[in-house]
Amino acid sequence: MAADPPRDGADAIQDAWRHELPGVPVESIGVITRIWWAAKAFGDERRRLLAKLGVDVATLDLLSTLRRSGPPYRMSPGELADACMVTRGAITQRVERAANAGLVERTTAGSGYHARAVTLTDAGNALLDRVVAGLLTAEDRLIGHLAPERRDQLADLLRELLAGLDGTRLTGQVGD
Amino acid sequence: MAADPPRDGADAIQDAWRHELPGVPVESIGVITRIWWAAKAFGDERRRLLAKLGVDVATLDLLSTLRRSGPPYRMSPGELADACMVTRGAITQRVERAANAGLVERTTAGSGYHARAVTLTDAGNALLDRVVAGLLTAEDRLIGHLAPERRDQLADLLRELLAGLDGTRLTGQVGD
DNA sequence: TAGCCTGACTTTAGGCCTAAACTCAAGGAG
DNA sequence: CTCCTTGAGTTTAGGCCTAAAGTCAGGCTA
Repeated sequence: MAADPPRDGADAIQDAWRHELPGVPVESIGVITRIWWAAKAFGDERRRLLAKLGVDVATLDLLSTLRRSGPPYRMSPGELADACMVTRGAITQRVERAANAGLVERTTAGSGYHARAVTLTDAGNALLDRVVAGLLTAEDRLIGHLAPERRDQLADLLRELLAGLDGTRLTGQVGD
Repeated sequence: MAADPPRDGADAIQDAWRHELPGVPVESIGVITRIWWAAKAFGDERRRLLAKLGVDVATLDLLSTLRRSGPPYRMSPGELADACMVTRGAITQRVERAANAGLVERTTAGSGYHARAVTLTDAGNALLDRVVAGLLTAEDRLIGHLAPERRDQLADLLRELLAGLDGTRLTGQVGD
């Protein structure tokens, strides 16, 4: 029905390796390289937009995660690490920066050396209100050229991809 | 026809923001967040695999790009920056590291302060031969749970997404 | 041919991350 | 009650990147 789509850089890379390494499966390039490129494009765009607004992507990720957890907007560093998918060490550093900026508070809940909870402050919440709507609007425009139906197809396929990936990743972590 | 797919974390995030920020378009989350997660999963996996083989992702990207350019495996720093989609400064650093490891050579072609060309050495080529096949095989396994037909659909949608993104990004860069 | 201009590369400062070592606190074994 | 193990958080070393400032070489103008 639809004509063949015009070839792009990923097709060229796939062909190049198919030629250089006969017998090696190169089909994953069509998916993985394109996902990588798209993630980079979205990430670069988000970084530029947020830089203008005076936030960085990592801090916004931290604040958003707290906000989405609902009142009282409080999580432990470990929960944050899982939700943000970065190491605990990275969370320590993110919290340090955000706390210096007054966007979160650490509570050492009890006997006190390690933080037990990180709480969003009013300033943190205000920053989210100021920034998130604009960000989502900009990103909506960024993928606006995809027809809604195509967007849904893409979202469904990505959901399926990620669902399968989880299992693979866990196996890899355990067994390797 | 198909049953509704099971909901995942991205669906939850989308609902949370739809509730917190009524009127703001949240549909992009279904695409962008999932792409981000997938890219992170693939990237982490690739980093772990390559670490075992004694290379880093950035160096492999540099060497692969040179290799794919075909004999004599030589490109200028500017061409490399475009192809690898990183800044020129990053290329300078990548080349520095790779040159120290004997994987590439800089040629200052003529009067000599700036490098004019970066050439893959035999050692660089050998490293690629040693590593790339294994990497592609591992990544093929990583997305192996997607039926070939679904994989093709996904690749096509991503190609369409990227084709549209290019234009948007350029506009943004120029006008802003 | 002297001087500038522009484009291309490099350097520097700073940000964020991972991995691994380190520090505690709490709970169980003896 | 003491030791030890374990889990959670922090620190440190090192890697890679961007953005912006710095450095050249060659071409253009007069």
